[in-house]
Amino acid sequence: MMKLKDLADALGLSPTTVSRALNGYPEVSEATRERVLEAARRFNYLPNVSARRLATGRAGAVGVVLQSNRSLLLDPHYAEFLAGLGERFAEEEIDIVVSPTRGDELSNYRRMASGMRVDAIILSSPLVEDGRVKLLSELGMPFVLHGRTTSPVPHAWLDIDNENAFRQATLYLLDLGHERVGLINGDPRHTFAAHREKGYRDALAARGVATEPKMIASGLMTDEVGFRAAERFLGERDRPTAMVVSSMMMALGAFRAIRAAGLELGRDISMIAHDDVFPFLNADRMVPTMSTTRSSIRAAGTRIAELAVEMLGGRPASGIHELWPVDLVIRASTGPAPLR
Amino acid sequence: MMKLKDLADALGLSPTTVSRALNGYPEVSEATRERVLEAARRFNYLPNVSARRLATGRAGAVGVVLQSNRSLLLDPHYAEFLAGLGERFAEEEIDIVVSPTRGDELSNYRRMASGMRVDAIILSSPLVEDGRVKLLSELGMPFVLHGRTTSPVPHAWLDIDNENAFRQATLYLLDLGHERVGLINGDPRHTFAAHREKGYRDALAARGVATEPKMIASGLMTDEVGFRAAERFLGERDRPTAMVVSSMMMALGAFRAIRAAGLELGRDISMIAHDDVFPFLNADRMVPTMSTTRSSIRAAGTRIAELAVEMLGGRPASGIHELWPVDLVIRASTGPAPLR
DNA sequence: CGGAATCTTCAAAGCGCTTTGGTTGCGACT
DNA sequence: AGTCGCAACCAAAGCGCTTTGAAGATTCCG
Repeated sequence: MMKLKDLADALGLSPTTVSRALNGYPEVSEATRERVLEAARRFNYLPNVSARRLATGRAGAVGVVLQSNRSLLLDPHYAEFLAGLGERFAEEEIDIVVSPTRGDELSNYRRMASGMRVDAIILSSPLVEDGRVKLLSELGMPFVLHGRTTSPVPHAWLDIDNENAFRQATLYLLDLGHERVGLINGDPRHTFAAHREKGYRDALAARGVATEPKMIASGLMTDEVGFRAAERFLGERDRPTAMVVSSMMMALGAFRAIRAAGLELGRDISMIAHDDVFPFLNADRMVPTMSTTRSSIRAAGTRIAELAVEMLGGRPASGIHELWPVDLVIRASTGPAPLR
Repeated sequence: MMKLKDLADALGLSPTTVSRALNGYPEVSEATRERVLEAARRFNYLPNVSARRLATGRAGAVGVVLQSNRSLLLDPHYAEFLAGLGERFAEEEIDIVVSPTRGDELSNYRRMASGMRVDAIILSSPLVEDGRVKLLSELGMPFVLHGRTTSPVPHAWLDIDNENAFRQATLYLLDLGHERVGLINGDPRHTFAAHREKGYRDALAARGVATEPKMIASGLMTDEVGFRAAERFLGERDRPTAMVVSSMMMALGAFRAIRAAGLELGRDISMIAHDDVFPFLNADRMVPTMSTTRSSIRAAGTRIAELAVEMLGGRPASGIHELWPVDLVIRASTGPAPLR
């Protein structure tokens, strides 16, 4: 395995110059730089990352914790988010280190923060009350939060406007004449779910409709939970004629329940689902096509990586707050309320 | 941030002794070791991983590549597999580095192999013809394959017996009297899918039933693909009365199609699905409960991590081959063929 | 033409750990 | 008393890179 010194020897240059040439420093002539780059390519030289990391004092990696209990983090949403992160971090030669855990995730964060294992951490799916922000602040570990949480500590975050998305979706349904609208949501301890519920409630209130607890269901964002929730809704005496749903997975389950009940989506019952934009699940190609509140979770990942890079470059975390608007895309799963 | 030398100074010992004490070498007295460990705890000392990696010449990490095109790799199957890996690697203080990519994944492998970025690589979802094995062998990078592929190069692998699993499942259905059995499979370029198809075909042949191309569907292992495949099957004039399905996701979609067609699973039509055992999708809790070929993908991950650790310890890859049997678990989604 | 200014290049000192090749001290053995 | 073996510890040399401080080599100007 070729090392910097070997390359320098082969070129008749000092390691210093070779290092600078490779890293794009200005104090090296263009001719020399070309020569060095060419030789590096020819000898297939690649710097030893451990050595570089030790010398620069940077880990060259960011961490994420995979909580296998909270299965939200193991699902396609998270995989897609990761892919987004990777897209940007790869350009920066930054590795993504995943630390899977069951149980006490805080110790995973502690471990990552220690020993210069990573330069920053990306937090996902925060709870309304989330101990991780406090912990990481105390540890002095830079981090970016995907979502929001109640914490007095200033910190970097990027979130989508879940509250407004669900307010708009619910208002849209109400304004189509639906009087009973159900909500199938994620676990309300998660901030995003709490925000969505708030948007939903606000919309009902704005149109003078009372919220009923039995019109709200929540759980893991899976097909199965969606199925059971919709099944329950449809079994009610005064069943809803429309529903807003927190994920496409749940929507698939709900759709199943709707067909099982012999109803037709978009005519007998309307549905708007939140679409995180998966490559393998396209709202436009469903039958009927699905009305959605849409926001690419992958794009959020890419942007969060960018923000992390900026933080490592010195941008203060306290100024990093992005709230992304969410599109309401009307397709064929929504229609006027059926006549009584 | 405290370093080894600081700790040594505080103890009045040399860095050598402290290092040996912490790493469990015998040439240090028990009394001293205790003192060192206690002090390390008290000062909250944790070794700098980059320095250790540089000194030992080991990366302290294994790599995986996330192929976002092949969406198989982004789905819950993979997340669950990763969780399994992490369980074992964490004990070994080995990080998992994920390298997401779209497009040319080979360059990702090359990059990981270079510059001592990782000590080993874990390969998943091999194709029947898979260039990665050859590449990694040439690069001299240790790797463990989850699955199998046709390659003359000796290499470490762990696989489940997909062929036998699907043979047994198909035979079971045939012996229940089903004369037309469909197969909803993953992409047959993947080895696991090819093996499953072979098992399926063998079973039909063993009972003297002809295989018909229109009884076989394949694609991404998603709900949607499962739905469409089943829908197509059920639209055939001589529709199947049973099917074997390559994943629980697909089974959910197929189930949807079955209900949509007004049929009852377990009575009008039978189904056996392959279950990789997800925490959030329990075959026992479905309605009706699902007959499955079952093998925990998470357990496979854990074992593969173990094998990787052994390889890093010197065990030759050529001797590492594990073929795991798969359980056939009969539940309520299978029943005798309906009368004509 | 001499010295300042500007480019280029380099030697050497780290980064924080592991590991080699010792040394020291002490009881045991002859 | 002299040698040996062993336990316990240490100094110093790396690991492969970056970076500081300086020194040649060129160019530029009066």
